[in-house]
Amino acid sequence: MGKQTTEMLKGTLEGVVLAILAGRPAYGYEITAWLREQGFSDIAEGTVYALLVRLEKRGLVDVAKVPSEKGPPRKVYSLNDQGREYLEEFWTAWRFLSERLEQLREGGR
Amino acid sequence: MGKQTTEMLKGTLEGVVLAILAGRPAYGYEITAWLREQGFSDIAEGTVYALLVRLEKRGLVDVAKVPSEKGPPRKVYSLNDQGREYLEEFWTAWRFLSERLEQLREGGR
DNA sequence: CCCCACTATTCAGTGTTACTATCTACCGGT
DNA sequence: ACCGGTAGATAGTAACACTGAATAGTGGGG
Repeated sequence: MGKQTTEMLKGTLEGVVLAILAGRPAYGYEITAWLREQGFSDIAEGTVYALLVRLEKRGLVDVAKVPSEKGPPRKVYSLNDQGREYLEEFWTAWRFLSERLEQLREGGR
Repeated sequence: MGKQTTEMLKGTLEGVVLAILAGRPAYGYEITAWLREQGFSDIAEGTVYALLVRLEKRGLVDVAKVPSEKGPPRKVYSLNDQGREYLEEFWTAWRFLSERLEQLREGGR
């Protein structure tokens, strides 16, 4: 996927996952699979799990252990109020950065 | 400026600086000042210098030492061909990420 | 029955990046 | 002589995504 994308994901992948969870609860494996479908081809297996653990530690998500028909139990994450608030801040920061970059792309030629 | 923006800058600040240099040659102090005007309020003094050194090491920019009337000589950086190529890749990666996030923002409600 | 494939999570170690804090250096004005 | 503004360098720290491997449960094929 390229080093550029990898570095860009720092800080944004977190927002991406929060945005997914804002739509519906999900578990790690599911999120990873979905990201890959969306074109984040090289998202490493372990990356999403580590991210989810961080989110949980910061109290932005709630967790429920759900037994699965295939394989070990799933840890289903859902966004709580604090997480929703944090997601709003993320969108604000994203909009800011996005606007500056858009300006630069236009002005640069 | 908030932790979110700080983390987002990892990977994008490099592109921002390259985009600036695509418009005109510039030196570190100038770039830092410009970024602050644009609202990147908390860009640390040393950050841009470290970034420019990295860009130089990777051969994406050319450097010219120019004496200044006030203070020590300036190191004026300009984008070379390799840098322009790298900037294009940056825009591609940015567009990709930007589209995914836009989708998520709309679909998320 | 055993191995394999698929599902699902965890973890130690690494590299990159931006921030903090501090230091050097040059000039002009008071 | 001192200080504020200009200009750059650097050592140490924290955060984050990746690598690679391990663990664990289920079901199907040989």
